[in-house]
Amino acid sequence: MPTIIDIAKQAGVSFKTVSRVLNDESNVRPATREKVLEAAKALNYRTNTAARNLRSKRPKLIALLIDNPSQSYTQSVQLGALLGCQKHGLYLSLHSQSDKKTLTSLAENGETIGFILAPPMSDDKAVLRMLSKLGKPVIRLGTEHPQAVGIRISVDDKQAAFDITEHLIKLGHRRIGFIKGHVDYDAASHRYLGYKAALQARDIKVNDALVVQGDFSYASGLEATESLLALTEKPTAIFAANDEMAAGALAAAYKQGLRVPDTLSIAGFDDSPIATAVYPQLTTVRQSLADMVEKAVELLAAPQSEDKNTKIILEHALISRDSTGPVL
Amino acid sequence: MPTIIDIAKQAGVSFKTVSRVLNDESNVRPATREKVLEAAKALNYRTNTAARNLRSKRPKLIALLIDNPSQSYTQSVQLGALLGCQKHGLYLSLHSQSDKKTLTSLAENGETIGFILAPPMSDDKAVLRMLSKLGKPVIRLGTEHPQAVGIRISVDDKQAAFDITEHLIKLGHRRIGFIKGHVDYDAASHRYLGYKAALQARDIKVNDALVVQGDFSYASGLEATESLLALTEKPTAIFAANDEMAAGALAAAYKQGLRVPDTLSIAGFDDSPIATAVYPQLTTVRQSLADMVEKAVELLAAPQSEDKNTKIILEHALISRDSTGPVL
DNA sequence: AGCAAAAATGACAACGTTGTCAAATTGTCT
DNA sequence: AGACAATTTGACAACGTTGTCATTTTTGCT
Repeated sequence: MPTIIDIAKQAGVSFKTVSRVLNDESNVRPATREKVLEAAKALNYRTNTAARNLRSKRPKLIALLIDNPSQSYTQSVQLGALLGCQKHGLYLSLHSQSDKKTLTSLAENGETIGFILAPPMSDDKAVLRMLSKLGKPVIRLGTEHPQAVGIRISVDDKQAAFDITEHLIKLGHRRIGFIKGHVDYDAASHRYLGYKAALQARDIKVNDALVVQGDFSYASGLEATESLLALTEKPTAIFAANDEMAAGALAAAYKQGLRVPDTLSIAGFDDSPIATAVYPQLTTVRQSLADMVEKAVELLAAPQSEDKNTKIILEHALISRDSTGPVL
Repeated sequence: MPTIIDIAKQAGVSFKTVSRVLNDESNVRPATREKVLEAAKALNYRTNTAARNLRSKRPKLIALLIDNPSQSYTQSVQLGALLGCQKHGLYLSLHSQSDKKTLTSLAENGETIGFILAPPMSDDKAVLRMLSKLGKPVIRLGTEHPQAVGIRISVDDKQAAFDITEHLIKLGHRRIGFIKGHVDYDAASHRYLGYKAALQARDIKVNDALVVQGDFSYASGLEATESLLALTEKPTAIFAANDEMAAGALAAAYKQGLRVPDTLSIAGFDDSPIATAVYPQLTTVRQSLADMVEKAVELLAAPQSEDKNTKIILEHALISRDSTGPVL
């Protein structure tokens, strides 16, 4: 394994200068920086995080705030956070409580770099108000709603919902039910907007009777679907704003003896573990919370530049599985 | 944060001796060891893993072999492994392929401490045979079946299945269906044994018609339940050998318009995320794969003693939720 | 008791990085 | 061109631990 000393030799500078370049410190001439980066690349240098952590007094702790540990996405968020921390040699502290005392002590503890908020905390006004006073960087996951503090990282929920609705339309569906997500989630309303936009783009009238309020839980998906299937003009497809509700929809369909996707197509959102645990496996949109949180850790790990309130949009992907099919 | 130097002062020895004690090296007099440990405890000493990793040439990599990334327990296994590695300052490498080339290069790479096998790889004869030749420690999760290599870590599957069956019997159930797990899993047969034992303990005849083969998937649980509900003498309760099959059973029950737990009780096994994502939430047995894998990492992190082929049994817990109730 | 061998302990370097501060170089102004 | 400030670079210590090897203490034996 090459060290900064090896790079220094190769680049013809002192190893301290190499350190400066690698840490993006100021006061390095562009030409020198260039030389060093080149040498580092040539030698395939990887920072020795043990040595760095030993010597540096920089804080090493990231606080992940996640308040709904029962939702299935939380595990992948934790996994992504941990993976990111391992990569950057940082430590993770997990919190489901977000009272003032906890947050303040976390912020005042010199070890803490910053906070990452998983939905729905990403839009929790009370939490955000507290954090804004604490002065540490905040990253909000899965929301696009601007607030006083925080960098937002999300997919384009509206576009993703548009894509999946369009997928259903292309399969020939015209009566497409929609199960809305929990009102507290900013993303939920964007998904609804995307659903509406896709219908309108194909000149299909948005029928309010086909839109039911859910709350992102399996139970609410089941109930919502029951009410949709009680209509005289039943939908031929249902798009649930997350996978758990889609799983609930699946159960409701079975309860009525409907075959999926033969008589009813069902689509979800998230590509959470439940999407593949269920039969038939769900057509859904992959939004990788794990990727978002890894990105968030990366941002906190790097010396923060001036992006105090920016927005980062990650890619999403339509995952077509077996729960959707053409209208018969 | 106290260092080994602080401990040394307090204990009146050199800091090198402290290092020796903390690393369980030989050639330390019991009296000295005692003094040092006492001082360490008094000062609440925690090893600085950065310093340790920097200096020591010990390998730091643990290979986790996990071949079924779609099953819902895999995420918690990964999470537990990562958490354990973070605690001990180790690195994790994840593998779903287990061909000879991969394993050999992993073992010959001086960085690798050892291997952890998640089920069903824990009993994969081909993999075990390869690993036995490579000489690195192996830990097998979720199995009790002795093989040529490997420390086993599991819960007492038979006892756990006994407990949950007994729970159903106490609720008044006499016709209890059982959905068997995948034949490749050693734990599956133990669970079946526990089910039978509980019935026999209460003098209930084991009725083979009530036992259906599944394969741990949602789909197999659904099908198995359909066949059970087609019997003239329907069961009043169904015990599925894992939560995913129990979720499938739930769907099958809904399909027939049965209310859970009013007309049919359903129990699972694992307490995986799906157990609480589903409605009603599943009565199940908590076997924490995450705990097992953490324990496994701990074993690999500590200087291996002579326990080349031992068995470690962790606690399980009956989690009573809403999917089981008294016979009406 | 005296001696050699074995066991226990200690002194000190080393790991690869960042922090501190001094030295060298460059830029700016008269 | 010279003086002075600002910028860039470098020398070296330090972080907390383990590795190596020398030194001291204990043990076992005659």
